[in-house]
Amino acid sequence: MNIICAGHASMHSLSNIEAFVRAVEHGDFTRAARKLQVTASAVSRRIARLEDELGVVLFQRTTRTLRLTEDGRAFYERCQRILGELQDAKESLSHARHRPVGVLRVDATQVMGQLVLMPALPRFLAAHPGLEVQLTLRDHVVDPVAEGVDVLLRLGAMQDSRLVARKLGVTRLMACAAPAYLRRHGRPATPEDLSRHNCLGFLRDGALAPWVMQSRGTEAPVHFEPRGTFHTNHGATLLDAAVLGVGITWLFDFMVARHLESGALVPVLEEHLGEECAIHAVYPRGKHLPSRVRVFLDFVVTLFAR
Amino acid sequence: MNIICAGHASMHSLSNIEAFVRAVEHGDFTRAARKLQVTASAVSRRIARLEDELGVVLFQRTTRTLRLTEDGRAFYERCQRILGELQDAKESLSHARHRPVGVLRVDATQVMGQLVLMPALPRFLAAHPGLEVQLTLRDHVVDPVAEGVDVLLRLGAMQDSRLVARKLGVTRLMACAAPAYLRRHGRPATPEDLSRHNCLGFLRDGALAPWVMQSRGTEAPVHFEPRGTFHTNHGATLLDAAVLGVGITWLFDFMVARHLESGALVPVLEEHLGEECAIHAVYPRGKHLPSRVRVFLDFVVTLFAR
DNA sequence: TAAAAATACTCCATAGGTATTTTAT
DNA sequence: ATAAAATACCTATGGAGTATTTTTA
Repeated sequence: MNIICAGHASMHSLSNIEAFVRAVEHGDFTRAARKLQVTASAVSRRIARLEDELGVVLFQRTTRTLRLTEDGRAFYERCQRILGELQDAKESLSHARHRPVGVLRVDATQVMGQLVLMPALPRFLAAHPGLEVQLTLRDHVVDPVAEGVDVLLRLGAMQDSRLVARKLGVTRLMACAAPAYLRRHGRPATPEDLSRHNCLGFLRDGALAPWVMQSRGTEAPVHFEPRGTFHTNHGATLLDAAVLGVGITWLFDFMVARHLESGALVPVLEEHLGEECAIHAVYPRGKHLPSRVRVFLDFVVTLFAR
Repeated sequence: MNIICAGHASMHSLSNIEAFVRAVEHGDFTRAARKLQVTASAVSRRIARLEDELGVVLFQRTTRTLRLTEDGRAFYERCQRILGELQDAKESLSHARHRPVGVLRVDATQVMGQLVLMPALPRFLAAHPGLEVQLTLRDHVVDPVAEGVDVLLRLGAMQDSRLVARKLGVTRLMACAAPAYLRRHGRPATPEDLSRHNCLGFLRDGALAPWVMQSRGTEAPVHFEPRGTFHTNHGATLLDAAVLGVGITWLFDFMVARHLESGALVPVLEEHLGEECAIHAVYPRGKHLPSRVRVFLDFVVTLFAR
């Protein structure tokens, strides 16, 4: 029992339009048919079909002459453009079809590089045997055009008209600690309780970065200055310290995700997260995205999804 | 015995592209399928077909998630535009679909109106029972916008950005005479011979218009001042004089075409025609051509074809 | 009369549906 | 366990070819 195709008048065959355009260009159906590698009768019927699909006469025709009607003229001009654009769309893909080879230069923040990218990289390398990846991990601003870097992975926005910033996902800072630490010191219930805990801070430019904690409600964020026995400018090391039970840390969710899953860390003050922050892949704007960049973007987008 | 479809990679189904675009928009095949009034399996296969038509993977997909690849992103953006344009193209035609009704105002030169348009007009009127034609015949420049005229028929160029000039064909001036006249007076063999003939001139602004005769070769045109016993500013009357055997005339080919065919006139000095001159239909530029104008253009284009 | 478009008729490839399997959450 | 995509299988439709008719230049 077939569902009857409901009548939303979608145009189902480009071949009709193609036949029409060729017929206009050649001035007769027979030559258009030759061009299209079909018989003249096929062209005749394609155009007839198109005409009653559109409810309009496209050609004034006798068996010997073919003349566009005004409707035909109007439609032809649009169709010509449309077919051209389709052609372009296809061709731009065909450029991208060949396997990527050569050197791909990636620059990521240290935590993204070490904790997210590197663990998954073998899969990427295995999928693209022709590629060689040069990965640099730096936390400061980098100009990919000037340095010849293909892709940056960065947090937050980036304004540069020469660059494309593709958003890969969002992350937020969150407080967590090892279960062992919490067993020993108890679980803070409010941000204020943190002042009685060993809070491990991140050193940005030599200064302790405050924890800007947004409560789930609409209240203003709390600025908390972490006080504790260990601070570092190295994210992965801060994470290690947390896992070892040294204290409570304030880290990006993607850094702790696997430890939350394994139970090595547990969230603390889950109602007080940091502000949402976008993760971007940044690459030089260009007419054609190089294959190596294209496949890398497809890969990296999976790393931060969800 | 079927002709094997040669591999010119033409994209044969819009429905595939449609499915792809809907899938992108809804984020899953099932809802896209609902939108398109087909089953999910159809959408799945349309996209699969599209992918191997293009030789490219458009989605990274599992059974539960759908993610555009870079190729998919690029293709989607173009397809969206293209489908939109197709939609527009169809809609612009549907505006034009209804039967023309009301008053059509046409202004033509006297000879075109009397000798070409009027004889064919009954056919046009019969084909469009809802139309009423108001035909004015004037030879001077007319502003159709200011006067509310729908279409002008004029010879020669016309520069006005508010107007569209659609070329209907070309004409040239030619010398001809009635066979009876030539039997009595002989046949001129060169332009110079004309000075010994009764040459009927056209009075333009009270002055006799010269015959600018271009020989088929590359020689410069001959300017001949007609001398004779009858002159008029009225083309049809000049034609009548020629048919009655009064003398040799210099007239547009469309004026004499039927008389040449019937033998009432014969060409003279066929190697020395006037300059080619375009015949235009001129109408106000507008986003949508009114139906009455559209059908009139379709009609009038047949009058001057060939 | 010749050449081009339309059409009658037949056939097959394709696209779609249904039912089922696979797979990821 | 559930829901979504893929797939196997079947069917029907539509589009293509061939042959023929019609029409006009």
